[in-house]
Amino acid sequence: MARAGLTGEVVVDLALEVVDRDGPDGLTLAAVAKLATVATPSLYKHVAGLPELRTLVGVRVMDELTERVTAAVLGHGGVAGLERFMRAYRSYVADHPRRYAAMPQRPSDDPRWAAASDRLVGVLFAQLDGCGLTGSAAVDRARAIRAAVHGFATLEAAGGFQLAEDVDASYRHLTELLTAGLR
Amino acid sequence: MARAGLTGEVVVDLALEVVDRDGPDGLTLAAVAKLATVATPSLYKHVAGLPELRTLVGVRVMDELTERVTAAVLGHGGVAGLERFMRAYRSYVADHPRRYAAMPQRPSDDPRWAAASDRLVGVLFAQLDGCGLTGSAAVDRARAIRAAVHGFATLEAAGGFQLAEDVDASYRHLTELLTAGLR
DNA sequence: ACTCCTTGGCTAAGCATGTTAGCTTTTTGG
DNA sequence: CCAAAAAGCTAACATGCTTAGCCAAGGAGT
Repeated sequence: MARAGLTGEVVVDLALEVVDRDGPDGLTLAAVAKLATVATPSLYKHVAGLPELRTLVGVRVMDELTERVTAAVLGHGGVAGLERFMRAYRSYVADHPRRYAAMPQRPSDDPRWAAASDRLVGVLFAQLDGCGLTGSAAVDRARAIRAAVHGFATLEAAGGFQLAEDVDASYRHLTELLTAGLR
Repeated sequence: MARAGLTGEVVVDLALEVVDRDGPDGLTLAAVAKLATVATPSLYKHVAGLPELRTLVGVRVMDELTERVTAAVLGHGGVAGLERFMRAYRSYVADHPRRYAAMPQRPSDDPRWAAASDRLVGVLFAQLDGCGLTGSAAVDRARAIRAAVHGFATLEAAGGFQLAEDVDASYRHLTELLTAGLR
């Protein structure tokens, strides 16, 4: 039997494909194996099991998101940079709602997850530093922005904003509130 | 065999007990049945299946939350009322982190869920109305507050705020940003 | 080119869960 | 007091995760 040429990376690639197609709950080893035209147990040569695969998918998504916001922010400081950060964050979720939903909500003690999270938070802190915010003021503002952006994206992807009012406008309003008092 | 005296309500009660003990992923028909000292299929006399049970749990949690914030807000209008709303929301999540995490993120087209969600949002709109906000301004502000509060609670419950800085202070800061410009 | 070892695939089997079907017993209403 | 509805049960099946152990493909060293 010719080999399938799987690696850990490829398995995560296929897992993302499954998530895009079937949603976070559709991510199952059986589905990934089918996509790889491989028997389910074969995946264990590349991944420790379903929980690990979920973690790896989460890390991948977080890194994609970090890449997107980093690109959006390069060369732009101050409030304009923060606005770009927030816009890029939401645009990633809009483009990949199921991937974003596949990110674990639970406390994962996995160091790879913590590292990926730190990378994203690092970008935000850099922008805040560029606005003259440091120390606990920066921490407070970073937490506010993270919470708001994550919450907005989650609710929007879940179809939580039912009213007719323009959601883009609401997001701009949120951005204004969160950048208040910054230069 | 003496009957167990189950009803739909009782099954949801037990499900909440399981969620508090084992987390959202631990919510399984088998676990609930064990707690009820009943065979798993017996639950189907009271609940259509696991997806329905999850929905019912979510509705119950949302209603508990609505009750909590309503009690906190009664008799308090203006910015003070909004502050109480936000404080009460976070305190519920702090008291029942696993229940809150058990609320479905996905678009559930269940009308009971939509109704429960409307009840909570209704409280928020009433408070904003008391602050003189109506129309699209109220919608924008309500979306901002919902997103921020939900995101903050989610991240905090997930252990997302690792830095040493006081999380209470960060939440007060977030509250200030979101009530800016209101009376 | 041959051998050997690592690697990546396989099948078989076990366990947990959700779900359906169909039976029995308890309760309740007339 | 009886009949019907309601609430429990066991049996059986499907799907999914996981472990164990086997076998072939492919490369490294001689």
